[in-house]
Amino acid sequence: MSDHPDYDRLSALRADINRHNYAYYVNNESTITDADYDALMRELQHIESDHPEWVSADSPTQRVGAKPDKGFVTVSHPVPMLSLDNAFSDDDLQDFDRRVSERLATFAPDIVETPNTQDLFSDHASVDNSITYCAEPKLDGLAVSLIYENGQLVRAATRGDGATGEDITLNARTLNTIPLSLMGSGWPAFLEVRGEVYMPLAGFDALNNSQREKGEKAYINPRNAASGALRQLDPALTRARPLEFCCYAVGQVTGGTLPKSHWGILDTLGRWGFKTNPETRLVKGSAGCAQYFAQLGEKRAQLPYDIDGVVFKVDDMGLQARLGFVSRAPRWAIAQKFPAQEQTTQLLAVDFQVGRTGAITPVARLAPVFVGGVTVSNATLHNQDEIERLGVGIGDQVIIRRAGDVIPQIVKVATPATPHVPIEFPLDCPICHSSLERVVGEALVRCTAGLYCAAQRKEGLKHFVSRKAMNIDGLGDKLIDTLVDQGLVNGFSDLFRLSKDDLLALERLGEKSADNLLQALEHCKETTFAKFLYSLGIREVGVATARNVAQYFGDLESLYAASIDQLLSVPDVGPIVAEHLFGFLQEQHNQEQIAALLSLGVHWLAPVAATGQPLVGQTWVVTGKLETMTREAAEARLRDKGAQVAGSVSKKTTQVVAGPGAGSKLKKATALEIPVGDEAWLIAFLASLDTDAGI
DNA sequence: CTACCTCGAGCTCA
DNA sequence: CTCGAGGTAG
Repeated sequence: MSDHPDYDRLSALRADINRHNYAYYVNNESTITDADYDALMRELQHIESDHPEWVSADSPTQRVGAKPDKGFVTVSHPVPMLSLDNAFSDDDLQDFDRRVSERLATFAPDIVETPNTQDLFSDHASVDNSITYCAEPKLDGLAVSLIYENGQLVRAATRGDGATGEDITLNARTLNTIPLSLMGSGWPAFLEVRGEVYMPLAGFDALNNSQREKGEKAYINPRNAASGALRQLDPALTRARPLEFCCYAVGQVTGGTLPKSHWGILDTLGRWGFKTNPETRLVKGSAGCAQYFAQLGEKRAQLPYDIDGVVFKVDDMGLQARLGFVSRAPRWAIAQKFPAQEQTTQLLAVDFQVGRTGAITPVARLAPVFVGGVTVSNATLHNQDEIERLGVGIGDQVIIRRAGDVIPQIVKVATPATPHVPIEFPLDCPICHSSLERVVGEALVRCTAGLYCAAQRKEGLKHFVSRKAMNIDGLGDKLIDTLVDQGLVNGFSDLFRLSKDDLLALERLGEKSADNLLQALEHCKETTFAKFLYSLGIREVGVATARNVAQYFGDLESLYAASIDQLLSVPDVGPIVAEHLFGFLQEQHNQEQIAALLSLGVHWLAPVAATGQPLVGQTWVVTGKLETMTREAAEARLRDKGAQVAGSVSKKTTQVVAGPGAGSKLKKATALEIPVGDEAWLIAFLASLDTDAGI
């Protein structure tokens, strides 16, 4: 480090600015005038421009970086970001509390004794033995994971599907409530902080006012505005949005320890520079939870941000560990949602959609109504039984509910229209007018025309070209509609018979689009047996089943030759799936379609006999960050060699590959004495396999 | 189910 | 500028 006097000044400036930032953005206190603050910033910028070698990523001047020319990169979470179970009533909450207590009592009767914590809602805290929960508002924003290595923010990612999300580091850095380097001391070498990025209501209103002044469109709700802001490609634009980050948990932690209670952890995170929610409280038992929920519900309208419920977590981390997880959610936490918002609107009409399998679904067309943050104008009515249950008719005023779980539903009729106009379920297919059948035991009605029905053809084609199937780029819904409507495409194989002239004749489809599409069609011909099977859209055959079937039979000839019994011996294939598969393959039309596709050049490489692969029967785990390839790529290469790739380490694991940042998995591997290699080792190992194979 | 962002391409008008 | 396609989020 330099002992240059300017350097001392620079360090002092950064510390000062960070302190003022923290006070202002995290604690909502002004500790300096704007003018003085600007002066400090200018002075810092001045020193940094004189000494560019001193500029570091955690300097307050470095919040806005250059705009990346690529989109966002997917990254995996060191520990999956799980979702929470939902409670919709105090009863649900009582059940939750009972499950927690019982489970803890079963395993260790004495552990239920609660730690000595302050209690805000119960007078007899000292005598009861109910569980202590940490209660906090559930902010309505986006879940984000922040990784700090040695106190420096190194990565921010969206939640994504829980296992992998998008790298939004550059955008996250622009939030003043996200520390670039942690304050204080004592933080673990590797710390993952989780929380919510959200837009406070005041900022949202201001943003929308300025949008309107600029003649641009206003955002519909704070959550969407926050979501949009975060996935802005240019960090400067994100910077201009009033976003905040509020932490609520930690993910992976290595190289240090944290307090033994959730409350303590939040408190500690607060001291390291994070914003924590001021409404957070400790409560006891389901009664305490219910009381907190009721009180926050009353306060909700006054809060400066949107919330959609309350989260209760068992406060004691030791108890959390004992409770563990069920599938995708922790047993020690629950989210209680506020009652779903409801609105009344008019049922204008009911359309009947025909799905890929011919299923007829009634869809309610509603007078647009704003409910739960979005404008709802469609809602599914599921089936005839549902229509009868509701007793709903055209023109009725109906109550729409949009629960937190996204899908709007018609709850009931508010005011029936007079006279009642019944919803007539069609007697034949609304598209092709073939007859309908209702399978006994099913609520569904189906069009019997199969591929003779234009709607089913369209849906089948949409499935065929979709990403997980043949993955044909540039063939969207609209184009498929036109192609089928114009009679240019009927079966799958017709796609490959399209000429450039056919395409150029279509509206809004020029030279470039036509070329791109033809190229995509050519490109997709090389596929895999599994994807091909999936693409065909056989009932009940999804990605997983297709893969199993493909692996089991290896090639089309064997599959064609298979009896029902043989189909049944494929993993995860039961009598129903076997029947569908068998029926599909027997049908002459399908055989012709498959033959046509193959003759037009669709092909796949014969899988190298599984037994011939070097890693067959081995289970590998890849963890941590890799430098020269993505983790997914590494896993794919291992699978190519016949290995099973698992997400977690167990006794059965053969080999672990660990990059920097590996945590619990690495620890477990060491504990179980499973061999561990790093990336360089992996590359060398894969290379050795290839040379061996070549000899 | 709806809303948002990004991208490439086509259309329109100067 | 507008459109369609593709992706994300809850």
